[in-house]
Amino acid sequence: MRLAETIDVTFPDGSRLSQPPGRTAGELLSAWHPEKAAEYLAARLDGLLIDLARTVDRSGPLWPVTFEDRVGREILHHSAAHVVAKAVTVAAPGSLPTVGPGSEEGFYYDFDMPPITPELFERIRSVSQRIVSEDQPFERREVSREEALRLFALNPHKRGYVEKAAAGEGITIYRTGDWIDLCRGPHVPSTRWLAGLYLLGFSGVTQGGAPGGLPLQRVRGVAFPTRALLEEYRTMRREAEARDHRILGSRLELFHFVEEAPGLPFWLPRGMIVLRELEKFVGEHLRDAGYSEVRTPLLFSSTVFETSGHWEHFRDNMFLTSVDGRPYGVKPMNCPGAMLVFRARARSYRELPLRLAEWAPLHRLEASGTLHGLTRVRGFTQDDAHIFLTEEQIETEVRTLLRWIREAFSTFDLAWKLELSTRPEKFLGEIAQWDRAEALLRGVLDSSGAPYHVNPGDGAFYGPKIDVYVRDSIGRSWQTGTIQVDYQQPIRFGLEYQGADGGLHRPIVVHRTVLGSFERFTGILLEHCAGRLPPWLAPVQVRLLPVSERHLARAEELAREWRGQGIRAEASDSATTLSKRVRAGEVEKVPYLAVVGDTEIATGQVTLRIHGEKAPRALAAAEAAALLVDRIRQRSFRP
RNA sequence: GCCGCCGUAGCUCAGUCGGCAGAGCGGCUGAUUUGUAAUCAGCAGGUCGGGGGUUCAAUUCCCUCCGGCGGCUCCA
Repeated sequence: MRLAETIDVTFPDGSRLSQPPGRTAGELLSAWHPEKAAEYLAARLDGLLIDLARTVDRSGPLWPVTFEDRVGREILHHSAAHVVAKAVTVAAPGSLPTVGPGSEEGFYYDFDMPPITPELFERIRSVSQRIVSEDQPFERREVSREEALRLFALNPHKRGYVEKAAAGEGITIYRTGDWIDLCRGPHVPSTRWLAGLYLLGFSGVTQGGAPGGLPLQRVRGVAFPTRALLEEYRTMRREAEARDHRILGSRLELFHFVEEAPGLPFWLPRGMIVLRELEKFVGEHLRDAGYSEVRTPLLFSSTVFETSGHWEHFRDNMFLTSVDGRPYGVKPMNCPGAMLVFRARARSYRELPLRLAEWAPLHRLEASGTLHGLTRVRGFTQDDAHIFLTEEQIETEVRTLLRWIREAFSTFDLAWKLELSTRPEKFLGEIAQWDRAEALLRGVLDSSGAPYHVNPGDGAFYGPKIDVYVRDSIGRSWQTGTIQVDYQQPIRFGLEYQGADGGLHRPIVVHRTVLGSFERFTGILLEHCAGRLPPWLAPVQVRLLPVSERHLARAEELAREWRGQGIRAEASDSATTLSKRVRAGEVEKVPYLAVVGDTEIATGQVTLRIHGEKAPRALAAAEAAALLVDRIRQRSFRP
């Protein structure tokens, strides 16, 4: 026995501690910073995640894991999943827990059990709370395979996981009170650390997500180390609900849906103004960047989609019909039309890059359960274009696109990031070609300085792509634009151009959108700005409010005058109190309200109430108009 | 599409343990002419999502279809 041996650990700040063996990670970390002991969720010893209660049996760097860390959140959420598993087995005896992972965002646990009812869900909630308040420790134990099989004798799912575990892999279990779960860990020390546990909901899922899989019941939730953090989260959620674009859209009369056309939006007059302004915004860029526009048919014979590959790969998502007894499909994407335009006559290298924009309505038969307001619809229009070019031209083109993406999203005050998706397992074409394209995209991304991360193997089967994700103001991430390098469509459609060498060559196609679809983008934008659209997009930019009937003529005169200057201005009547009309303007989120009364008429001013500013400003009428014209032309995000 | 939940006026929601369907907001009309987030009064508006069943009687109970919501899967 070597009693004299000591353990040397190094903390993140470089300080060291030598102790005789037998101390736990928690004890050592508490010795380092006792005041922070309550924040420690787990520890990292020499890179390995361990419970705080584990004995530190060797020297090395010892770091605390807290809720501030990604992995800390994961651990906390995973521990919360255990609590819920226990709660479910208490509330619904006989339920068989299967898997319950935690992530940075939250956790879920899937159970093999009859469907959960709202009443049962409430019981699960209250049992979970009770377990948290009972401060039950998470106790780790290593067990033999045989013991594990015996412990989970009643749960075939857990037995299955034990049997699947690799031969050399140690099997560990965690005990929480009288509840035992198979788990690698680590976990927080006890359920007290889950003070901010909150169940979000329940739903049916299928095992493995497979369509015919075993039906399971999922309970989802989030957890925070304190009640205060949970309250903060719930406040954010409530705010998110108030920003729901589906509600804002109908309240502001921008768009709506009818039962007879699920997933197919109606753009109402006010919404059309927003849509047309967005189109104008993108259109100006396309003109400057050397694009030309085409419009191709909405429907094609199936033979076109056979050529493009959609018939084989996408038919289930297409609206199909028949014409003269032959199968036709409504186009789900613009690319086939663009290919046919390119192929319509002989092409020269002098035409490349040939940039063909098309903003055609597209239809995809999305599964009914996935429809969601404007962000997931069956009929939409992309700010789409196809660029026919040579491999040498890709780099410059992508660079220009990234610059435009940066400019576009900053106009909308949206934070964005990029993802590079590389060659998937199932791909068409040559590896060398893929490698070249990937290296090229990577190079452009690196030199652009734009933040991005790589999704290995997530590219389309025809080529690598860069996707644009935007984050709205409450932290949700949405895919919008995409830049896809495509080698396959030109082959399928037999596209050729005559090169400077006199020979025929095959172009490459870059598919690209920036806003993505106007529909989804509008939805995102509405949520981002909570319905307070920037002045240049607002359906009504300014409303003139006469204080009383005798000021009505002046309000109408100014409204007329300002409309002449390109401002969307209107005058209210004077049938209700000014207060009420101010309130209506606020509720309708009109960015500028201009009050006209005796004082203003005497001085030739208006009192301009600018959304977001506390004090109204008294301005000469012409000055107010100039201010609006300027903000609108600048496409300023805020009024 | 799958699992669960939901569907009452334009909107937000009461209500009916099976017996003539309600409010607020909004709309319309009238009075009021208003100084920065809701003036007062009156009126109109519903086959209680569609269809079928049980019942003397169904908005209420049952079945089914449609749509919505939350997940799953998928994606602009």
